[in-house]
Amino acid sequence: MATSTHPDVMERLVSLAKRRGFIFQSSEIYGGTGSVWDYGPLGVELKRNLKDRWWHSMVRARDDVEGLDAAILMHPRVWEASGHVAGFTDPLVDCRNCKKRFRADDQKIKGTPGTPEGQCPACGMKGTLSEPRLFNLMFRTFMGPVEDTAAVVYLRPETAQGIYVNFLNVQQSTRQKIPFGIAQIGKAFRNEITPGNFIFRTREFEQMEMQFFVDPQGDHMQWFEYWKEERMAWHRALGLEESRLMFHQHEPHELAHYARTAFDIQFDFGGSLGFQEIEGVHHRGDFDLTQHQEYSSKKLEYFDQPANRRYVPYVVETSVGADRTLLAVLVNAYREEAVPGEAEGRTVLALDPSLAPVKAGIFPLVKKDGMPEMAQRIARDLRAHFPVFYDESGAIGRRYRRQDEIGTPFGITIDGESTADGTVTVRDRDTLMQERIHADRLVDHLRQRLPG
RNA sequence: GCGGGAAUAGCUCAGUUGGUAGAGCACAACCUUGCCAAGGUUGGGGUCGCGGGUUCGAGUCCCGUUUCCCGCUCCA
Repeated sequence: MATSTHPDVMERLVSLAKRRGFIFQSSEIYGGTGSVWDYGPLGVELKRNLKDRWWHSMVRARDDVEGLDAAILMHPRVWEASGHVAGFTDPLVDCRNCKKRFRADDQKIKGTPGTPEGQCPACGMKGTLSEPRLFNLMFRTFMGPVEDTAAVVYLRPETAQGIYVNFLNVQQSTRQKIPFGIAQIGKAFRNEITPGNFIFRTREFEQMEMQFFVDPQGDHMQWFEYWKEERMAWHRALGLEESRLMFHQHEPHELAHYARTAFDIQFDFGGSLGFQEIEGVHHRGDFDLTQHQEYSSKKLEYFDQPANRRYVPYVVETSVGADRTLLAVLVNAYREEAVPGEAEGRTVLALDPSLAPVKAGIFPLVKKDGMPEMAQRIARDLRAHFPVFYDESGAIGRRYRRQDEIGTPFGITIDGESTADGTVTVRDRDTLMQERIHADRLVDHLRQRLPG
């Protein structure tokens, strides 16, 4: 079976996502709103399955990581401590000629920006500098019903800070000992300057983050390596092709203010996007906890009883974009295949079965002779165990293809033989092969083939 | 945010020098066939992104605006 990769996979994917109810543009009837997307009936299932996989592997399947769900709104001082307020509120000027951007108070700027005298320190042109503008990448709002600048709060630009400020709460309530981690899944908001590429860069997005607290005098670099490999393995287990995944180490000048060492896990989205970050594994040292100690005047130290030593732990962070990973999963799964003997091929999402929004399509071969009744009974029984979809409309081939397109791994067909002896056929999405089994064995049969 | 391009049905697109909207596919119902999307009949759906303007008349011309795409910039 020939597989073709189109250069405009992303475009086709956007179309498929909308047509079949995975992802819609936000507020579309009002002309759409920039870089915000809504997950439709299938999209919400896919995303939930993805988040469940992460939560299971990071929290439930281990005893050294605890879960948390911190609020989006936090005390504004949190963002002063984290460095976001300062970094996000410097007035900046642009040069219209060389396109460079500078801090408005940059000593090298001569003349006043926004006037003919303003001179670009990079290209030397006069009169090309814009007026100073605030590039505030945090969303700002007000706590309380009255707009009052004294009550400014921010929508969190990352979920990590909710973990840091709860570090001791979690540690003490769970009696965890270092090393241990805290994980959470939640929305974050950034006024990105250039959003785009579908759900790759959006202004409202969802992160799956884990902060692992380690001994600064101990094996923190080994833990960093451990989580690097662990996280890469997780992406591979989603079915993302090995050749499309790679590590990218941040150069010193790329490092964020908090980071000591940082690796991205990148996925090859193809087309003009190419390899892009879907997860960051960062060694944040003790930057964040130390900052919060300073700004809150509260000790955020851990007491190591056996060693009789008190310290602010180092942090190894794994931070994965739920939406980006979902996009990677879709791009990775999207295939247009030629089918022997057919002019038109088929479109199939070769999703990992554990991620598929619908696990099985249930089809009566024809709409008569008791087949719909039997098929509906089977659908009802299976629905107690898996999400399934019953469909009796149109030719059987068309119904298979409709399910292929949304990544349903199995098609169960009830034919003339079924009503006679109780057997049905189970068709495999990827191989198109069918096997005949007794309807009573369906739950066990599917369960075996649906890991996770 | 800056430059360039685009916007007509769920999707892909037609729409002539301005004369109050079409096709294919998709979708729904019914009939028929019956194991890999292509039978038949019928039907639903668009104030042509939005707002102004010119005109007797605007999908078509002009201005503004929003969104998307490409490049730059940015990306804690």
